[in-house]
This record gives sequence, structure tokens and C-alpha cells, in this order.
Amino acid sequence: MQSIRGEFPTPFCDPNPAILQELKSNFSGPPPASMGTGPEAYLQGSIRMTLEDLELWKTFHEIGTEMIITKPGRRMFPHCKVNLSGLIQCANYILLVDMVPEDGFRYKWNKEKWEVAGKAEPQPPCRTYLHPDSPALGSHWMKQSVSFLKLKLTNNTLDQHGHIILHSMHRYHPRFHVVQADDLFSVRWSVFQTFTFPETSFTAVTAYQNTRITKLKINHNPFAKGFRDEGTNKKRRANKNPACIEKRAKLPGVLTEDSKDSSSPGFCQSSYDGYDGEEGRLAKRKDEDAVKEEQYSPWGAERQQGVRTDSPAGADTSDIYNTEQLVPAAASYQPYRAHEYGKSPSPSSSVGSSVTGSGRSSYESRVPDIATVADHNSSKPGPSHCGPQPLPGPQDYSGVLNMTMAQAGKPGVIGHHIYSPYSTEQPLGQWSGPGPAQYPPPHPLTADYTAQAVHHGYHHGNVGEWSQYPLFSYSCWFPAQTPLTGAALQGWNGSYHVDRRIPWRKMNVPLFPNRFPLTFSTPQQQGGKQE
DNA sequence: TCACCTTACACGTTTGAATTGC
DNA sequence: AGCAATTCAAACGTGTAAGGTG
Repeated sequence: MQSIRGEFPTPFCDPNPAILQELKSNFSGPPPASMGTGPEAYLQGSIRMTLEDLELWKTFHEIGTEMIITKPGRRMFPHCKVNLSGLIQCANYILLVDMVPEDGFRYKWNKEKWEVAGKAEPQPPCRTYLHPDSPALGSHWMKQSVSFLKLKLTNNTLDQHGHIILHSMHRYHPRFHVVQADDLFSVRWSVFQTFTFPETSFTAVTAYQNTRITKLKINHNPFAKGFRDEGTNKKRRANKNPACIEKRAKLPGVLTEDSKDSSSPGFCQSSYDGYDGEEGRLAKRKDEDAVKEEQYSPWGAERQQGVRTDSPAGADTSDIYNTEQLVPAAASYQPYRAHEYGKSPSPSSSVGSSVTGSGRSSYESRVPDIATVADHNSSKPGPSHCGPQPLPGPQDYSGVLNMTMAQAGKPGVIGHHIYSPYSTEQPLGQWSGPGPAQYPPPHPLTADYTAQAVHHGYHHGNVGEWSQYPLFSYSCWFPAQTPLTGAALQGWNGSYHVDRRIPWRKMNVPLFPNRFPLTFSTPQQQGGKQE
């Protein structure tokens, strides 16, 4: 890798084909046996990420998680909260989250279940949420759970607050990126690893469709306490009289659910009486829900097959996922889609085949996504006071392979632009072709493509497919007090978002140097451009 | 007509400045 | 003067309901 590093400042834009070939021969085959054996297989630090509130996520996931998106931005609930381990105590890390479409479809809620309603809309500008603590030492990230509470979702494609832009009635899942970097600029050549959790997939909606989700949210989200039946909200309670239900019955898809719940005496009373503080009982209630799910679940039986066959009874699902570092989500997503494919406008049996846990999807999921390989021997500012930095393990190179291979076959990818919502520079990096519309033309949606996307398939054979799933967006928002190098500020356009308490600013971050125009200076070139 | 979106609203939670006590 | 604990009001987060839009 040293040779690649030596090609700085554009080490990854024009990789040496010989190196590529070598990497390919070394890493493109089936994963080494050690890769699947556990976190120790990852020399880079055996980074492990576990999802907090897993049971809660599962409860939502089993019903079909929905996340409200609004113009001003809406928080997620449950919100993303993870635990990290295996980080180097005294090395700096940056944590990011982005949202990845689960597939190429738009959905609609019809008769108690989600149905494919057509092709997905063109992707909105992709955003990455940077954890406000970034960068911070590994010890900081590991000493307590890392919450992405403030992450907000919006459907406003012109959003200028840095919220993650999603389309309503589309399915997404968050991806967590751990980047060893001392600052945002260092991200460019830093090792990163990506984690996803099947349980966190959700459908973005502007209004809840599944009333069971609504109830779950109300009963778990402290901000929604006012809507709990045992609350003091006279208005709400007044609305939940039979007359009210009768009135609501005129609304499609409402009465049916309510009626089901009201089958237990008085939905007008509380279906969750005494919920408060019953986290300990969640699992029990979940079991009950799971039983009911056979009847009510919008995902149907296939989903359960997927999730639960992946998660043997009694096993810690979270741990299973995370021992692989990049949590394989495909098997869990797919059943749900397979369920829908029966009615899908573009069904394909190939999807189903990938569901069955082919070695390929599993392998791809395990491959850590790595932008570049950190050169810990370089002059890159680092925690030298903490002693020598461990060199990335061989798995890291496979990550490099992911990227370099993708690029090697797609010379056009190099000319990517950095997205900025403040500019008209709309030919975003992830959009391969010129398009007359604000957003690039829809991607040709094929079942095969969908499957690959779920597997983080950066090996796509054409630019369009590959670019459909940018690993990161091209602009990041971060607290104004985040330490930056002068070089990093070159991409900052000076816009701020003041969030009452925390000033934020936006900066374009070339997290994938081989996918961006190299407008950033090298460390050697860094001038004194300071804020 | 329908599906979806937007907005105002009421209520509970969170936050941080102001106040109080030591 | 300095610090910690408490109070309180404003801002924020939430789902609901009604109306709007295409």
C-alpha cells in the first residue's frame, strides 16, 4: 500500500493496474476462513459495533418500522445508538451515518401491508450525518454508547439544515461509518469500516401508515407521552371514543387496525396501560407481538424466516451481526422484499436466490468498506504520543480493492463533483449521467441491482449502478467547534446552521478521494487557510 | 376520488439561564 | 466569590386532525 500512498496527491484516482491486479488476486476470492470467525479476524482493530435498544428496534422491525420525515426535519425513533469496541484508545475516530435505499421501489400502504407502488424516485441529495463529537479518541467512543439522537430526516430536497434527505414511501437503512482520522480532512486517506443493522431499516413516511407503529412510538417515545391513553390529555381521550373511531373508520386503513386492537376490550382505553417504565417487559410483549405478527405483519412470514433464520433462537442477534463488523443485512431485508416481489412490477427470482444466504452476499457484507488505507508511517498528524499505530490488516486491502476495482472499471467516476446544496452544482458525484431534471434520471431498476445494492455492492459493472449508493454524501454538517485543518476548510463554503445551542457548519468532505475531484490540497500543500 | 403531504395544535420533555443556599 | 442544587420558562419533539394538493 505504501506504493499507492506514494502516488499522493492522487493516489486513488489512477491506481496502478498491477497493484490492482495483485489486490484482486489476493482479496477478490472467497473470504479467508478467518474472516468469518469473529472480530479477531480484523487486524485493523477488531472494531465491533453493537446496536443499543436492539429489542426495541426488533419490535419495530417486526411490524415494519416507519420514520416520519417532515420539512423542518424529524428525529428518528428509535434513534440510532451504538456501542463501539475494539477501537484504538488513543486514536481519533470520526463517526458518520448515512441512509441507503434498501431497494429501487416506492411503496404504498395498502390493506395492512406495504406494497410496491412503482419505481423509486430519483435519489435526493445524499447527506451524511457526522456525529458531533467527531473526531474523538477511541476511548471516548468506547466509554459510553454513541447516540445519533440529533440526526434528523427530512423530505425537503432543498433543506439547508444538513438533515438527511429522504423520499417518503421509500425504504432505507442507516449505515454507520467508523473512520480513523484526526480530522475531517484526514478522512480522505483513512481506514473506515461500515456497519449496518437489519433491524434499523425503515420506511420513510410523512404520516404513519401502520397504526401499530404509531402505538409503539407513542408508548416508547417520551416525547409522545401526551398521546398515551393513560395520560391526561383530555382532547386525545375524547377523540378516542367510539364515535371518534367511527369517524376515523372513514379513513382507509385506520379502522381495521383499531378494530383489531379494540377487540381487546376498549381500544378507547389503553392498550398499553402501565407501560411506563416497563422496558423489562418489552421482550415479553415482543413475543406477544411476534405471535400476532403472523397475522398482522406487513412483511409476512418470509421476513421472519429471514431475520430469525439468521438469528438462531437464543443467540444474540446483535452479536452475530457485529462479529462480522459489517453487519450483513441482506438476508433480513430480502425476505420482506421477496414477499413484495410477488406483486412487484419487476419481480425477479434472482433476488430470492440471493436471500438464501449465498456466499457472495455474505462475503460482500463482511468486507469492510475502506476508502484508503491509512499510512500510519506518514507525516499525517496522528496520535503519535500513544505509540505506534497498528497497521491495517489484510482485510483492509480488500476494502481498497472494493474501491479501486469499482473505479478501475469506471473511469468516468473520477470526475465527480462535490455536492453542495448551496450551489447549482447538481451533477452530483453519485449521478453518473447528465440529466435534465434536478436529479439524475432514475436508475434502471433490476432485481439483480437491488440485491447488489443491499449487499453494498460496490462491484457494480457500470457507473450508474455503482454510483447509486454513494458511501458518503458530499457535504457534511458538523459542530462549528470541530477542529479542522486548513485544508479541510477549503471545502467549506462558510454557511452555518445554528441549532439554537450548537452552531453547525457545512463542509464538503471528499471521503472518497477516488470519487471526487481532487480539489483538496495535500497535507504538504496545506497552506494557512484557516477559518 | 384518492393517496399523500402540509400545517396548526396540544401536550410532555429537554434545556439552560436565573435564582437560591451553602 | 465560588460552587452546587433547585426552579422555571422557553424551545423542542411528538402524534393528531384537518385541510390542501395533484
